[in-house]
Amino acid sequence: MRPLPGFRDFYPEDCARRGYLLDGWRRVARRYGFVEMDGPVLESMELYAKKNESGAEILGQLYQFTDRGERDVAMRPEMTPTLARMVIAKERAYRKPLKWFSTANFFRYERQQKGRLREFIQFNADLIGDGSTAADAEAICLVIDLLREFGFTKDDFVIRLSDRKAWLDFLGARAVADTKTVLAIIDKIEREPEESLNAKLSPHGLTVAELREFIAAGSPEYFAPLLEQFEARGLRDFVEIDLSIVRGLAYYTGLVFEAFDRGKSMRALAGGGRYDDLLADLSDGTVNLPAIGFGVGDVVLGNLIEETPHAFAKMAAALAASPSAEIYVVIADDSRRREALSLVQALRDAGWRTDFPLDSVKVGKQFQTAEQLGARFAIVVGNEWPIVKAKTLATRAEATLAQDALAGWLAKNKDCQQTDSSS
RNA sequence: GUGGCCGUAGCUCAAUGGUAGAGUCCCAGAUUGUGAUUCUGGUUGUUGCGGGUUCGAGUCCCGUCGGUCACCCCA
Repeated sequence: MRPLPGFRDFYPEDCARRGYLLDGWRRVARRYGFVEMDGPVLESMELYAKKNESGAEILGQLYQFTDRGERDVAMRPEMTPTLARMVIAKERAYRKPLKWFSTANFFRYERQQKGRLREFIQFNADLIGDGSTAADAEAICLVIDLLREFGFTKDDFVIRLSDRKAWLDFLGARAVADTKTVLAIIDKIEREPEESLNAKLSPHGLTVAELREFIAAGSPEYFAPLLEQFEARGLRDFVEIDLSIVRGLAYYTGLVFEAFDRGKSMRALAGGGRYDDLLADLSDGTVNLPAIGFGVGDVVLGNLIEETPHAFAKMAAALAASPSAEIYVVIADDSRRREALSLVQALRDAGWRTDFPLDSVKVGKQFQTAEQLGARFAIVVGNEWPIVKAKTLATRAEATLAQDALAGWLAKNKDCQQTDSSS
């Protein structure tokens, strides 16, 4: 009995890691003034079919079926269509710009490999109703801080910036008609051999050399105002201009960007861009709002954390700081179990994560359990009741005190530096 | 959807075509109120599944399922 291919079980330790990512994402997004939203996991097929041009590739990856009411439905493969539907329906109820984020699971029927599964979690953020460079910078800086939150530095990742407008102007000056096809070719410029690229480009009157030259030049005039915003925030070192990025989705209209690990050993950590026409297209012109958005996937980010020692250490420390029990009540004399239970309840009422043996167990075993649970304190309840012993497990320091003095003792000791018991 | 590599205990892995093992983990115990180390004992396998070759298959062949990597595409 295994989960389906590309799907994951989340055992407690996996849930803890997932929680670490989700908590970090939420914390940073709220720091930027974004508010959380969500939509249904199951949507009408119509929603994806409507994006006929832009979503054509993704149609082949849908988990699609007919429900018991004969409706043609699909599991969501991304958030943008749902977001667009929701914005179009209630746009007037919200002050602009909308700064919305979500952490949701998505489904794509495709063959799995490193960094790609059939069910994955993605953080999404969209800034809707503001077409300015300031909005672009806000979105990209959010990406940077989302990654910095997990301990990554400018030496670990980089955001590559590009702009489809720069390309469209370039192609326009050369009277290229089929810009969509050419952008798709540019997207592959680093992956395909030069020969086959030239063969594809020649019908459009272009050569790889020309394109490479344009990429190398970098069109600084398109990016100067944006880069100024990064300078002002002290985040300039996190971004690079790279016109070879155009991204696959057809609905992007201007700025596009992707985040990569510096080793460039993995697929993109995050990606997004400006889609100023999508809402108008989907609403037949009734809602016309510029927008910029991006997604960060949990799988690639998780891989990079695993492979980056300082990020991994940061996660391990965060997880260790949240043990399943902070206090373990050791019942040394089972005839005092009743008193121990009252103490356990009092500790729990006070907010402490508290655990204790459900059965009569040897004291040594109880201490071992306490340590394995990651508890900071053990409280020994025995025949001296109402006198108890309070012990800090990491230092093995023990105090003997009346049980009603325990709250004070815990308050005093909880802020003490915790020594690393693993060494 | 196409192709390469891989599939043995919960985990990491052994086993010239000849009786399936080790470590680890987990459980119990080692003078009945203190954690480590150590020691003892114990559980777990239709060798992914199904065929074939052979006196005999974990091992060789075919198929299938699963994993992994690449293509494609993207998070």
